[in-house]
Amino acid sequence: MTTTPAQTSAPTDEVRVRFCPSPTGTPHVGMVRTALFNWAHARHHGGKLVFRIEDTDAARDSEESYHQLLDAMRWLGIDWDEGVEVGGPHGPYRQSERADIYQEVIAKLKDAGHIYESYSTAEEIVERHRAAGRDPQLGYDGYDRDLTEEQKAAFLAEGRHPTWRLRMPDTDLTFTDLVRGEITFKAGTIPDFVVVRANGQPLYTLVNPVDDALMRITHVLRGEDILSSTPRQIALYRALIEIGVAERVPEFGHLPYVMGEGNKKLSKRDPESNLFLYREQGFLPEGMVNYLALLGWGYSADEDIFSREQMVERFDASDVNPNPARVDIKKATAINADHIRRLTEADLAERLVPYLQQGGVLGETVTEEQRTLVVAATPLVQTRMNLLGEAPDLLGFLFTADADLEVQPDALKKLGDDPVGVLERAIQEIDAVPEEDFTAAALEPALRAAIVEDMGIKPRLAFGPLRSAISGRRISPPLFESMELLGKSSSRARLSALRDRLAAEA
RNA sequence: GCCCCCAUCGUCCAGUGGCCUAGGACACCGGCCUUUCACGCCGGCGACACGGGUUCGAAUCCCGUUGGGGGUACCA
Repeated sequence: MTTTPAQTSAPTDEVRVRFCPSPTGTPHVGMVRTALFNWAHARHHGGKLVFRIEDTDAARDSEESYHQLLDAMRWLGIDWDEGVEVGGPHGPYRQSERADIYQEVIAKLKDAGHIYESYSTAEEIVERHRAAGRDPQLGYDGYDRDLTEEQKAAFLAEGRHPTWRLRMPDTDLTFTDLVRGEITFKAGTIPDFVVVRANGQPLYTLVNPVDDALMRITHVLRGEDILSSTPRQIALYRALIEIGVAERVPEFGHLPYVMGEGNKKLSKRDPESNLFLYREQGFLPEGMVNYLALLGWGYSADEDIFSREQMVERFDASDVNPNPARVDIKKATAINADHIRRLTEADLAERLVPYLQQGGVLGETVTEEQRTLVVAATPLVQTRMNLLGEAPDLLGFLFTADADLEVQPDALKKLGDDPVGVLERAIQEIDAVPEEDFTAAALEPALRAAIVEDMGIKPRLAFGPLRSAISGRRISPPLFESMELLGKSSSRARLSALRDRLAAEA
């Protein structure tokens, strides 16, 4: 095992970004937004996206969560060039499989004196601050920096096991954040921090930069929550460069928080944070990507709707807005609706099928006839849907047997003075239309002439009863088209059923 | 406590010293279209947190205040 493998030294101008989640819980929107921005940045610059899994916390990590992560990435079309599942020159890409690499780096860091053993307990540190009249909330005080061999031996004899801390430089630490500009942390405000536990295991603080260095990452785009650990990482990078593990300090870009209601960071508890809930409701991956992109970024001054490709064309991390963004389900839904309208009818029909199945409108196996009906019905609902999950409710009546159609109570109200007469007349008109000519184009003028013009009933009241009879709803897809799809006998049966029912009730 | 980040309509995004009487989107309110509901179209409401500077000129630069948020672990 070597820490400087192959050194397939990439061209220095190649952009290499990474997405490195911990597999805990269900993918949430903030995390996915980070993945998306990294991906878009890489694609825009013709670079590479590395997908690494930070599964060093056996207690919280799960294989199920790992698979959900893969599912999420694939659903959204965020592909990666190196990493889990696809491999690459800097593997393995799961931290749980990289223990030997870390031990080797740790050994080098020790040899070079960048990290030193620390025996102080938290209580002792606080005690020393108190004794010296300093703020006890100050962090580690550097007490063990220059322990003599005798002192170390004495601690060891006491049975203490040291942690290892990085020697922080006594200078200001400045870096230029891609989204925030220049940021400086004053010298002396960041204590030497622990990189190796007393049991010899490395911590995230070490492992994350080490992997980024080894994987030759050039741009680190991550959540704002780790902005304040950046100076620590820069100090570590400098040490890694000195021992030949890293080539450079990458550029950093800290993405704004994704907030929930109020001023709280979207938590995993919040339902709107769960990516898969959006999918279940019928968000298109295109709509989701579009909306997610708007959380901190804008495609242009006056366009909000764009494709993945359009995003790639323009995205650059330096254009990201630094303020936190709140999720707005209504806007997300509206954007999704736009994407639904942009789909071809055939594509939309195809995507509707699983939702119709999920809604119980279609069974597990879909017949050719049903599929044809879905395709034919799609144009009737394309501008009436915001979410694919609305399909069962909108189209259910077309797949229901006439006898099973339930007319909703709502659809029985406000039918005018003479709904029975209207239905009766409609049936007569329908009977006069030949089977092969049972089309919306033929039905509409015939029914309009008979009921609106001849009977003198306003269109609204003329067609209301028919709508209720045909769809069972007060609100439905266009009436005549629906009748055409249902066919003559089915339409007639439904019209008769409601006529009979209303006549009986009168 | 100390350190760091953020601050334009209710929300998201645009704006990087004059093109801003601040633009677009969602939401909301009117209207048109119309067989319902949508779509579409037209119109309306609505913001530069506050105070000082710098400048001929500031939403844009600087300082401060206030208000949010994060960090300060042998978590990630």
